[in-house]
Amino acid sequence: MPPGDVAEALRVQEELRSRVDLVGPGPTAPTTVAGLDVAYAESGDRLAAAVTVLDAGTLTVVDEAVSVGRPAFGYVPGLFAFRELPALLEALDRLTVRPDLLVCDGHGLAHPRRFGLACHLGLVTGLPAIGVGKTPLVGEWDEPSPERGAWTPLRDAGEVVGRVLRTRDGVKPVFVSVGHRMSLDNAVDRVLALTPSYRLPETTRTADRLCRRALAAALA
DNA sequence: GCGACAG
DNA sequence: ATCTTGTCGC
Repeated sequence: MPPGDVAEALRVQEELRSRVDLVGPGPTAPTTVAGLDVAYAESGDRLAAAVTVLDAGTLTVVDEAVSVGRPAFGYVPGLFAFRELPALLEALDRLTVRPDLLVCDGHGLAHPRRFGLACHLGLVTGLPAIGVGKTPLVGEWDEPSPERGAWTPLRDAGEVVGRVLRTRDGVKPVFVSVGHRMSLDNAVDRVLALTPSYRLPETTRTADRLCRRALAAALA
């Protein structure tokens, strides 16, 4: 059951944050990696969540699932997870394959209270998880060198909460942070392995296409 | 008080 | 997130 208001949501984050595993190095050679994303109807009252599971070696889709529903919470930066979590969890439940790693569209530790969507999703499922954001939520950083693989630390309130990583030469970097049971070094390695051709991980791209398709089909 | 603010 | 035209480049 989603929080009824902001105060309750904050209490839930405060309660769960301590249970996140920030030690586990996570799988160095995962067999399968899942991508999660959500698409919204322009009216804003309907959404479609999708999960795609890719073979980590070939980056081809081996399983996928969707869930159409309503946002479970208003859009409040920092409480974003409560909005998409129910639909994402339902889609995850519908998978046939249990992925070795979750790649979330949003942040993990790079969050005001160190408990972004990737942490929440990882904790609830018990799976290793990382967050890959397209834009920052918190922190300061220096611009990484223009070549793929270059990165700089993302710092907030005196601590390193993630990395600003260049996944393609000369293209805007992404924000990588740990979600659950993953080290930052491994998270960056996994993201680079998932970005042989584009700025965003293949997992995110396939999930993005799937949730858009599912939403269009649901609205038709 | 003011500006910023994942998707 | 979503709404949007053209444009530059491979």
